[in-house]
Amino acid sequence: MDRRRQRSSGCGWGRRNSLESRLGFAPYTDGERRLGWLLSFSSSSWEDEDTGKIYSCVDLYFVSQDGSTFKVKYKFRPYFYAATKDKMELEVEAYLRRRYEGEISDVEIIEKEDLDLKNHLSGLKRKYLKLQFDTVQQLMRVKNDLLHVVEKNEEERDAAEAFETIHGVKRTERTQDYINCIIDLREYDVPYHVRFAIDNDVRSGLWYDVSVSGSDVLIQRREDLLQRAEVHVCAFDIETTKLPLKFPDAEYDSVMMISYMIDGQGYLIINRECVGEDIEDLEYTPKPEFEGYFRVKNVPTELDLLKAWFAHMQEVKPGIYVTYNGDFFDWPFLEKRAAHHGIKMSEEIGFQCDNNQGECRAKFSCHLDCFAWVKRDSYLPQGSQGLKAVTKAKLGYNPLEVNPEDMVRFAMEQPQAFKARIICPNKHQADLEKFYNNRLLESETYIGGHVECLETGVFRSDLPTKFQLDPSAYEQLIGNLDRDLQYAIAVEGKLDVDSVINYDEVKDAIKEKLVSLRDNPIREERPLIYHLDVAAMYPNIILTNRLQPPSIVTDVDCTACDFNRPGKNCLRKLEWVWRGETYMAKKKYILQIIDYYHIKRQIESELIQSGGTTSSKPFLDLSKPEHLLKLKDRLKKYCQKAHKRVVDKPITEVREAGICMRENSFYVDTVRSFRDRRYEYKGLNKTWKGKLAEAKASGNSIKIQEAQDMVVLYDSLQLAHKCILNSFYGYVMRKGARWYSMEMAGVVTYTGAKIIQNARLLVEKIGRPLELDTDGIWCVLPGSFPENFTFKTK
DNA sequence: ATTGTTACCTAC
DNA sequence: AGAGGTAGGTAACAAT
Repeated sequence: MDRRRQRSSGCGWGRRNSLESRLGFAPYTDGERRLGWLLSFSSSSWEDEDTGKIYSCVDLYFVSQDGSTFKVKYKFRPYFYAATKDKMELEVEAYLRRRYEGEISDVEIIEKEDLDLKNHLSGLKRKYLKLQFDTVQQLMRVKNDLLHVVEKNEEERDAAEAFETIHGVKRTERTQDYINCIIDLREYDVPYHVRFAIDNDVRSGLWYDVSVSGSDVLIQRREDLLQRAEVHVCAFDIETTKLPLKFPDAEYDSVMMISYMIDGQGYLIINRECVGEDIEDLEYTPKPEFEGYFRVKNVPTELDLLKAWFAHMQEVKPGIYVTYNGDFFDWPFLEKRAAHHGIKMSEEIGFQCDNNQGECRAKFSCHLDCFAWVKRDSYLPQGSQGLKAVTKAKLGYNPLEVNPEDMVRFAMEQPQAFKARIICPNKHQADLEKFYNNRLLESETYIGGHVECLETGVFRSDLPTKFQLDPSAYEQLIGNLDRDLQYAIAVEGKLDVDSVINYDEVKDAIKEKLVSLRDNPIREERPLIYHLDVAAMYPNIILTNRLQPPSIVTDVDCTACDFNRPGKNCLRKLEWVWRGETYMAKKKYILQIIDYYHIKRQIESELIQSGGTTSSKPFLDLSKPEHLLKLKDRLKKYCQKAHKRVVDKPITEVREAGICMRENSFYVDTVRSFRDRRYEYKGLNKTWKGKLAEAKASGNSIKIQEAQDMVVLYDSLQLAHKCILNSFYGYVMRKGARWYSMEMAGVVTYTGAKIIQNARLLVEKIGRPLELDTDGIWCVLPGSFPENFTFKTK
């Protein structure tokens, strides 16, 4: 809800403020403490009336308990960090203050835990300069300037190092300028409003006590209030005209009708230019729980329709707008049609389409495009993401749909790390010029999930199936029976083993079946079809092995560490499988002329055409990533010609990763808390399912509705946590991840592959595995395998 | 006729 | 600017 970036303020100021006031967000500048539910926030600016100076701030949009709304401007200085050469902090600070006089408002020297620092486990901290600014624009200017400086300094250090390697002596250093002492920038790319939210621990959708005195704003979280504020929610959908077999085009098509529902009351505005006659109020109640009474308004033209809708929105002031694919269709269409009639939608209701982002947003109101949710979190297959299929799957009714071709005729859309005081690494950048066996790597990755198809055919629980069982495996099951039953009771059932009164009875019944299977291993009978799966496999692998990107260490890290002593047990070595594909061309040929470097030198002397055919510029003027892109293009052509093939067959290689067991565990701690919270939500979901059953039995419709809502809420929360939980694994290989590690991802999947293959070894002996995929096995077990038993307790 | 590449979609 | 990952199937098409 708060995903928006800085918007340059400037000219639209007064107009926007009056619009905000008109839509209920009058600034709250003084007076009694207020209670507010934070609807949204975005970056903004304010002007000091005495000095005329502009400062960046965050506008916070609140909803009161009575439904009224207000806004406060929270002053917060944007900042980022800079690292200097050792012990040069003070000099560099003074230098920066001079160099950026009037741009930097303040510099502080602070200590942060830097996991990249060698031997940081000994307690070593790194000093950073915290550069603070009055405005985001100033931050951006200084950041861009310093990024170039850091890049240049790095190149010079590399060159000096190379000189030392070749000549064996240090190059006589030029007199050091303080500017050369700046070696790294950190956290400069954290968006301003995100920085504000992290640092002040503020989130949308929570209640706060808000007090304003003078220019200070104090906001305090009210953890006792859980229910959300009464925000008006407007769900809307437009119908438009269209040409036969064409998609509606806002250039010439028009809005035929707009239907919307505000807090359960339906409305429909009809454009009589397209609809043959006046439409009367109507009811659309597809299911009793989705009651819909629609008030219909018939207006003569499209302009009247738009005016009527905007006026209604200004009156109701919805805090949340809901659409299905509105980012792509409804909002842009409305905006264009309004513009066609000389109306700016942004000035009416604050919403503006950002074609770059493909999103439509307002500063003080949220837009939920349900299609985005359906695409990512609905678990519906791609072919069932249309509104009709989604309605059926998620809401449980079949909407009546009019063929679009008929429509017009018929009538005419973690902050844990911050608390750990750890300096964030910069975003990972792929090394584009990496070699393997003297060949340029086209791509490299790791072996992921393990899949095996073991049997084909039709397996049904009513088709007799042949089994050749392994008696020793059944003997093993019999031997472990006590252990396994006690685990089921104590760990899984959370019950006291002594409280079970029929333990021996159950045990004997199971044993009898197992013995019979052991003694008659070759048999034909109806099967039990099972999908056995490892619960939350990847997160649990991460947890049991304390896997996290900063824990992946090499000998170099260990050598520098104080804990590196003989007999140490803080290093765990785990295997993974690397896979890479290289271009066919060799880095260097000893006897032949054409090779990678040859092509590189060749292309470096050329002019590259850019944009049109007329303009061209020297290759060396392009950026580094562009260089490699062009170079790879050329290499492809060369390989195709010379080797009849661009890339060689993939190469795999078992590698070993060192995992430090002492590293600050902030990442695995976060995974654990997400896993445990998911268990909590799963438990609450189960509890409420029980309450729902009770309510249904009692027939109390209010209690049924309440329980139904809570079941949906906790199921949504557990599913959301599942999605996030899996992302802790996926994140480490994501482009631009701050905590990136191919080794870690590889270790996770390889460890998982071993687990599932081990499980298969057992299944092969007690039944027949059919298919194996990553964390689960489809199998058939003999029908006489002991299946359901009930322990009775005191 | 065979092989390689890309697009698309699903399972996990 | 921001974008979870790999495994593996089919279809269509281009290149050899």
